Amino acid sequence: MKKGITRRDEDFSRWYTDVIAGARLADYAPVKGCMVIRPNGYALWERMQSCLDRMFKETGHENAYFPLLIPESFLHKEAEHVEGFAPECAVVTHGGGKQLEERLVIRPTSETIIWAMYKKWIMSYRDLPILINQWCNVLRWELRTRLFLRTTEFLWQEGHTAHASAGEAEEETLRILDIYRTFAEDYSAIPVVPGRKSEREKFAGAVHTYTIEALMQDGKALQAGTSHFLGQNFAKAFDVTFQNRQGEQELVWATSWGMSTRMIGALIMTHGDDQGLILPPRLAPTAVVFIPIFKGQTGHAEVLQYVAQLAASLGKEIPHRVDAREEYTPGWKFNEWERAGVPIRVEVGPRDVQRGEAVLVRRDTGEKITVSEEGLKDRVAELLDDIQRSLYERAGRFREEHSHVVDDYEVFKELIADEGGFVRSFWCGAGVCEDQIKQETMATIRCIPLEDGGEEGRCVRCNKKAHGRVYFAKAY
RNA sequence: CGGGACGUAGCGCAGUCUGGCUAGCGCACCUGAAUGGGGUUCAGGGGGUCGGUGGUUCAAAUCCACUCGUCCCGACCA
Repeated sequence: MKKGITRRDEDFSRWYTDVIAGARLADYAPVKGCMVIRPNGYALWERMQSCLDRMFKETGHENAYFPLLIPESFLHKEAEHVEGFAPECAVVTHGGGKQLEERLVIRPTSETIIWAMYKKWIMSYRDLPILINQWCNVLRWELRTRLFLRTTEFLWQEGHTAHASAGEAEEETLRILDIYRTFAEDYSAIPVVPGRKSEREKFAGAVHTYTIEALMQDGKALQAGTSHFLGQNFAKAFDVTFQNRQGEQELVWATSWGMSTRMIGALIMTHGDDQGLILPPRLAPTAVVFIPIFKGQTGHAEVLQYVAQLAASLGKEIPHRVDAREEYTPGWKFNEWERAGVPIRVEVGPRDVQRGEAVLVRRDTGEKITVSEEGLKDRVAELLDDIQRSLYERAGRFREEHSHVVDDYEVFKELIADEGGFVRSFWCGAGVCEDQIKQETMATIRCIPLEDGGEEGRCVRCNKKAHGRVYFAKAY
């Protein structure tokens, strides 16, 4: 009966790519590691964009656009940054048929070019803060790629802010982290752990990095968004100073933060089931699809007209569409829209026309609900809320069931090796321990949670004194 | 970049070991008809430089060499 999508318990990786193909979100491009984001995938990205964009603007940020090409020398100005990014940069060596005098890097991220510009724009404390975001593509030459999760080129937003004090910049970093958390939990219905990255895992060039970490259905963690406190690193590298109220020159404080199309991967792996994609209603480009059902030619027009009437009654706030294609049978369409993750399907046949009803079907549970024409809009709105909430709760339960508090290293190793998930253990804070744990178990520190409970204990590996538990997991 | 697998129609594969008729199957696609509340059925049809190059041979999808590419598993990463 079911074809096309590999079951999750059979092969999770294949399931993931099958879901993407089945929902027509993306396809492989001719260049290795690159993908084409197809209309269904792009519509989803646009929903994410508009939602995040609104939140950025509500907190005072403005959009701008910086160029794709960066002089190679810029990248070399910040030591840690270049070390982190140089290996994965694509470099343009020729233009106009000639070798370039200075090679140009295709941006892997835009800190360097942005700070080169900020130097020109910042003179005094009156020029601060600068709160700029840009929506763009970036390129990172990854060895191992996967659709949405890690592609050579990807779309994202990157925010870059400049501040007069460390405190203000730090505050900004956390404000954005909270926007990411809100976006993940309230819109994407993905529960996340907000926290700080370890020294080893932080962004190259940051003083420290905050992250939101989600748990996927295969027990692996996914970093879903990061917000960096850059200190004065880039101000130093690009010599960006401002005159303060006292007339003294000071280095500017910086933040940067980003969320990418990887979030689509997170959505797929958090909510999807063996039938395919499941979209949270608040992000679904189409929240409701109407499928007219015909019985021969008689009553054809009546069904169509009734469906149009029902669809119109939903109004503009609920994105919906009518699939009146004649060439496909209802069952075929049910399946197609299911794979595409549309939260609610409305089946409308001659029987419903007669009774003044419609049949609603929830994507998340498959439950069928008969409603009257008058009650449709309210019921749909209510159902969408309910689906949104129940997806979040379901994901939350999964995370709880796959999170373990562990103090014994043998248990730690077994858990990571067998069922995966989050393992919450004490860690002494030493990079050596972190590295060894990674080598021995493949697990990394996903984050040091913002809410650590203040517990005192002993490092799960070296037994030295440790403060607060951290989250370990195998990760994407 | 290391280990493994694989390139035959849009997709998934058989055929390759043991060279030999017109290169085949499923899905998808096209035409027609009947269907239509969970992937509808029947009939007919189109589509291939067998990844590429070179070699062996009367004869190559099949054997040999080289080459390009993809996927999976590891080290690196949003």
